[in-house]
Amino acid sequence: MPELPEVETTLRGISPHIENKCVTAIIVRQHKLRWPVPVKQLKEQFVGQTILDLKRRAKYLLLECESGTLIVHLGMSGRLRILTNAPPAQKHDHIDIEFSNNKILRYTDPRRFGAVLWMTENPEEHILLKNLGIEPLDKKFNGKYLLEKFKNKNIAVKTAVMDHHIVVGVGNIYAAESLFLAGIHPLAPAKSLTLFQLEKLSKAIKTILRQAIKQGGTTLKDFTQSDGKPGYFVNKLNVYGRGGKPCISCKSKLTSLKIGQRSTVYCDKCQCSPALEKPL
DNA sequence: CAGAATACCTGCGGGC
DNA sequence: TGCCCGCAGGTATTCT
Repeated sequence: MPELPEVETTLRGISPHIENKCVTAIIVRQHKLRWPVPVKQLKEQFVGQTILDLKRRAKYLLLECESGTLIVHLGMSGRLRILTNAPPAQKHDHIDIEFSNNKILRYTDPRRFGAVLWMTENPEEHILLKNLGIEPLDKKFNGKYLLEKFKNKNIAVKTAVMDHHIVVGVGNIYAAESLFLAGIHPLAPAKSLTLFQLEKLSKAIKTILRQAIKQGGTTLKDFTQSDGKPGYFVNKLNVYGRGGKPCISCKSKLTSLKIGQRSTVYCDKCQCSPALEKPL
């Protein structure tokens, strides 16, 4: 799935094509996504509207119109593309949104874990958005913030950084990469980490996410940028998907295990256990 | 309450 | 070649 960099890449890719453009039609071929697509409401309230602004909050894309906001989540396998001469819809091309400039925004999602919703009120108040934690690229996201949020958390730090009530947008790939960069063991209990380590971790998360955005995200299977090109950050992955292979830094064999049902790869040598780690 | 397990869905690769 | 299993970028909901 798209994590934050993939969603950001999608936002930047589609914005220039549809900002200030009018929605002329919507075709919903499959309404059973994570939640039912509100087809009737979209036809009545979204069609005919102009996209005034496009935003991202966590991994949600927000297409704001005067009458409301289209909320899109890509789930695990969703993607959005801009098409000019739209080829016939394939099996998993669930939704087409047509614009006044003849461009089509096509939503494709084989696993259907994504969502397309409509919110007439302030989208930040949507039930799915209002309890989300802060944005990782916000300057308020730092070591001090994590120290406060982690103080009673006994769970593995990897699980904790993936908890969107704490910080949004960090999924399985970037959690593993950030912990490697910060030299922190993914199984370390969140509350055991020092301010120094959490400062390092928050910086590592920002660094990794910024790099990934620059590379157009990470393409493993489904994800493509809105123009159909893959994301190139996949070439920069140091640990994710590299279990058993040599650490790029110390050459020792990377360990692979499950943490909270999610596969996790780390280097035993470079990501030391918190009890052993000392500030540099 | 925190934390763990489960659920949603399709497709693919590996092992037999 | 084909079947069965486990696995995949997420996260709300249900359980213990």
